[in-house]
Amino acid sequence: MKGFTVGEAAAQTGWSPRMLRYLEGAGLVVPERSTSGYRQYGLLELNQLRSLRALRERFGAELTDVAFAARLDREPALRAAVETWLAGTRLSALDWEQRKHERLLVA
Amino acid sequence: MKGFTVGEAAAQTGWSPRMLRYLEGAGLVVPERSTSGYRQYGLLELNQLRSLRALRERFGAELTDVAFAARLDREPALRAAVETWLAGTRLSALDWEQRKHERLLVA
DNA sequence: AAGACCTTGACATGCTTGTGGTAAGGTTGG
DNA sequence: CCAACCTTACCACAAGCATGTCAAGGTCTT
Repeated sequence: MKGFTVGEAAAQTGWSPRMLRYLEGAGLVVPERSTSGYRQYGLLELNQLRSLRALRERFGAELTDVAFAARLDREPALRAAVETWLAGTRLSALDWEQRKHERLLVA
Repeated sequence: MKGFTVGEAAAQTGWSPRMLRYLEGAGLVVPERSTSGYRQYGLLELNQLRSLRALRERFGAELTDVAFAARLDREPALRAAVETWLAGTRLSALDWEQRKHERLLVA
């Protein structure tokens, strides 16, 4: 039996076994499986679990947010669409006088 | 009265006035205000509203996801933390044999 | 001055997320 | 072979999200 079982991985990362299964379902941390179906967490997965934990505790990131970040990394079309929206956000930071020519945006 | 009122902006973007107020509260699209307190949507904001709509319809992005993308854009520390997690995701795509040296990740 | 619009605030609601249990059954290691 | 673990599949439930609607009052245009 290579790797750590779900209980061992849980003990080492501060998650509950229940949540580790949930995270797998959400596609966030997906371990290999043994022939008999046991989850096998490797050092890589333990690392992912710890950094995921840090993201929630230190930045208040929800799991869906992190999943979305992964999509941004893998789907160029999605990244492009978000980039378009962000352009507007950045311009909004400018004051009204500086935006006199926003008409250009509609073209 | 410069700009469009909330009702006009709603009519032009397919959102309800209620949602436009909600989006402002969520910090996603924040219009200027007239002296008497009316929201004033400019062409820039209409554009943001339309691209936000596209993000939901074409990519199934939730509002919280988009808000998170904005944070990623503005908070370098958050971006770095996500980047760390993503590194694990990318490695997971490799097969087990290729990961023999994952031990390095713990150092 | 009136009608149509706007403001905030509250209440309601259906859906999703995150989390815990519990039950019935398979695997493993001493 | 037995205890301690694992598997899936459910039920439950608090909290949050996305919306709608309604009320009491202010503003704008004609």
